[in-house]
Amino acid sequence: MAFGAVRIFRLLADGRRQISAFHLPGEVFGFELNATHRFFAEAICATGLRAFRVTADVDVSRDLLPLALGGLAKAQEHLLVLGRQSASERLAAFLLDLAERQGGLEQFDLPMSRLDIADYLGLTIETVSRTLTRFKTKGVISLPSLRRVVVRRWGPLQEMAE
Amino acid sequence: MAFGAVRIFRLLADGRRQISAFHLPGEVFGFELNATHRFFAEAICATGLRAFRVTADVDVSRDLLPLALGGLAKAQEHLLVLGRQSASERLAAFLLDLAERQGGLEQFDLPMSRLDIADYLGLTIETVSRTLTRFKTKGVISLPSLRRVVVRRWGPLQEMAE
DNA sequence: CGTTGCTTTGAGAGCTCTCAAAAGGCGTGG
DNA sequence: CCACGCCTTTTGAGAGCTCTCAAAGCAACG
Repeated sequence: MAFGAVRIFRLLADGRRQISAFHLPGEVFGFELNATHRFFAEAICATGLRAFRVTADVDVSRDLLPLALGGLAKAQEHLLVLGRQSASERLAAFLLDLAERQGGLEQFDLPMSRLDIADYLGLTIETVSRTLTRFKTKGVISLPSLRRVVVRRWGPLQEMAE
Repeated sequence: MAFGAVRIFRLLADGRRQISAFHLPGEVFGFELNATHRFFAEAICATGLRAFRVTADVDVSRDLLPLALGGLAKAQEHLLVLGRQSASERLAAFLLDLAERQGGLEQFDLPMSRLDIADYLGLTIETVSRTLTRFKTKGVISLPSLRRVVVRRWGPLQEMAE
């Protein structure tokens, strides 16, 4: 991806949504897509993509398999988060992940809405909002704008994420 | 796998466990294993395995990639369960999955303990037990023994699983 | 400056968890 | 064959965390 952000998600019949992954600029993806089961990919905001075709130029074992295995590892990591961590732990892990993927700086973008975050972390939008407010109150982060995060203290964040 | 059952799981520092997959007889697996992050595979009971080596005989794009992608699809399916479904929905989906993988008969084995089920579904052992009891009380299933399930009424089970 | 949609905050309910004890299964040994 | 002990499972009671419903606050936009 060149710029923007993409979400990969599934829906239940009643509309409940689970986002299984976000993809940021510089990342290659597409394996998550499975035609058979209400899987979707959507751009979150203005986004530029490059598509690749599987041709003789693509070495499956060298290029595609590592990508698929990486996606599998991330999905399993996320299973641990959804199955066994509290709201604070989920948010902390999420912020650390985003920070790392954007270069590890103390300030970074939050390209997705609160609802997207909630649907990624298996929470409600209200719980996401309340938890971010608690982080802010504790001085762990600050939010210069709705879509921008500054990490004030990495230690507590890393401890919470386990 | 020839017989038995295997669980794939991850641990948090404080001992919380998340099982990401069970593997039953007849299934090929191994891609879940990732050396870098406290990943484990364990036999649940007496189990027979066959190991394959990646040699010239194995066509990566024909054999390995579909397997990895299948694992990814299952993991993402499971993310939806852990992120967005209630205890009853999780148990119902779990029982239906087990039934299907054992031939779709109305009677099938439960090769894993209640604790394993809980750690797979992101619940506690007590909640798993209570939910199974409720299914039994409603006449949806019966449990001739601890490790054996009979589905009495498929309809309610499928509705609960969505 | 009003409208519209997203986010935050508040109050209370509900589902699952925690802690605890009873019940049930299963193998060992008498 | 029965008694005992250990481990798993079930059941009970209460607490806690997250959810639901509701309203207020904010920001972007015409």
